[in-house]
Amino acid sequence: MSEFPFTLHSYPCAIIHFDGDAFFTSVEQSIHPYLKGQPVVTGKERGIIACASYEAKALGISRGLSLYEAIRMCPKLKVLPSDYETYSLYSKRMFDIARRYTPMVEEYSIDEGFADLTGLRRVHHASYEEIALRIQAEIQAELDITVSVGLSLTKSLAKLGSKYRKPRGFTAIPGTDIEGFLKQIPLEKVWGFGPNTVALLTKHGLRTVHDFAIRPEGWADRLMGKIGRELWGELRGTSLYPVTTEAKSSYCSISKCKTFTAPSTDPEFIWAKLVRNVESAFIKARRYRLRARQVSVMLRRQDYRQEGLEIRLSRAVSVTRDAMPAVREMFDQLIEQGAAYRATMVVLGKLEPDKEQQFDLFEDPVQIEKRQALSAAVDAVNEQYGKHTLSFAPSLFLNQGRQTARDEQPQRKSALIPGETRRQRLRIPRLFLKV
DNA sequence: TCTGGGGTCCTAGGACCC
DNA sequence: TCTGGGGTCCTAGGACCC
Repeated sequence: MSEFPFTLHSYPCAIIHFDGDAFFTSVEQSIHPYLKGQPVVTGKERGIIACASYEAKALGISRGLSLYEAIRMCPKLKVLPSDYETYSLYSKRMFDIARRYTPMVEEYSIDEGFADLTGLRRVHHASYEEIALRIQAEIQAELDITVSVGLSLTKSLAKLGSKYRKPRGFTAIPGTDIEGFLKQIPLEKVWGFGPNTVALLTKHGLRTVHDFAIRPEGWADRLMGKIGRELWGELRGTSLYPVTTEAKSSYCSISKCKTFTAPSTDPEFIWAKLVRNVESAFIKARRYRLRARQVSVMLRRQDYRQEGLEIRLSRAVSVTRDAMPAVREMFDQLIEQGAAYRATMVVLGKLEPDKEQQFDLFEDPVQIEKRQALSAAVDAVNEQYGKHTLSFAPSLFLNQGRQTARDEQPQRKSALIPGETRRQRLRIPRLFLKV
């Protein structure tokens, strides 16, 4: 067993984690003061609760609950659509306040972030605790929302701290207090320990984070590999995860998934839903100036079994229409007549910046550009009049014959689902090019 | 948690090459 | 035709996050 204390110093590093309390609903309550003190939820547009105010949580209403259920539980519930633009604005202002104290601010998600305060006590004539409390107080005073803050030596510990007391909590865990603190914390609170890891550690007789941290070095590594080794160090006060300041500007993949309210056996209906998802995914890709070289399609059955296929396109594509033949191909392979489905999903993968287009020999640049221009025009209309004002008529593709390949390239296609019995290797034609 | 939607990272194992 | 060893790249799938 390793010895304690892990470190004799209070703060060899000082990292804070700040986490907006019920962020979306708090912003709504900040903008609309009459909502203060009331049970409020967001997520009206999806029928599922995205965020519940503390007043709503007190009534047993939580994230993921269906709106129907929530209103049944609380008829006076105030239900709002999510307004991401406004939340993003508040988010930016929150991070800007943290940046008054240090440039080392990481925007981890819309409602939470890290800041590295190491070495800044003299600059601000204050202890690390005081700096953290000032940031917290300024956010509350200027934005009229509250955050919970954790201060410690590493990101993992700071995150445990911000979760320890909520809302508007502040928990500092200096090096000398780590041991005592971890003794009260169950394993599932650790950022990176999901249900599977907790089950594994429990099987080995562990109960608290302290039990984990006092294992010998190498034990966690052997059991869990890299993540185990790193978290072992982080939880003992060795900072291994740096606070990173680059803003996330791009995506590796874009996916769209939609569940139907009632499962359906109608292939045309399911196809139409899938087309809608494909459109949404490509709209997002174009907004970020990305194009996809790979497209996956998955169908989820009524019993939640899921099967999928994926296709590598012969060129990267940003125009929805260019991907439709491949999508149709996969759909036809997957759909089983008479079976009931409850959701469709599409994933655009192998994304790359949509700049100079490389045309290959047999494609017609003029046609491709025409379709790109058309696509841009459609985007502009939808931007102005609402998403999907102009969209595909799914029936258009229903009876469309497939173009045979002029120079048929093998395209890889493989099943995505474990135990997939319909794993099929297909040769599919080139992209459907006719406008 | 009887199951919504959108992401990322890690790893084992296969393909391929010398 | 069989036998080694070692490196790299890619993929599928698991696990986790908000």
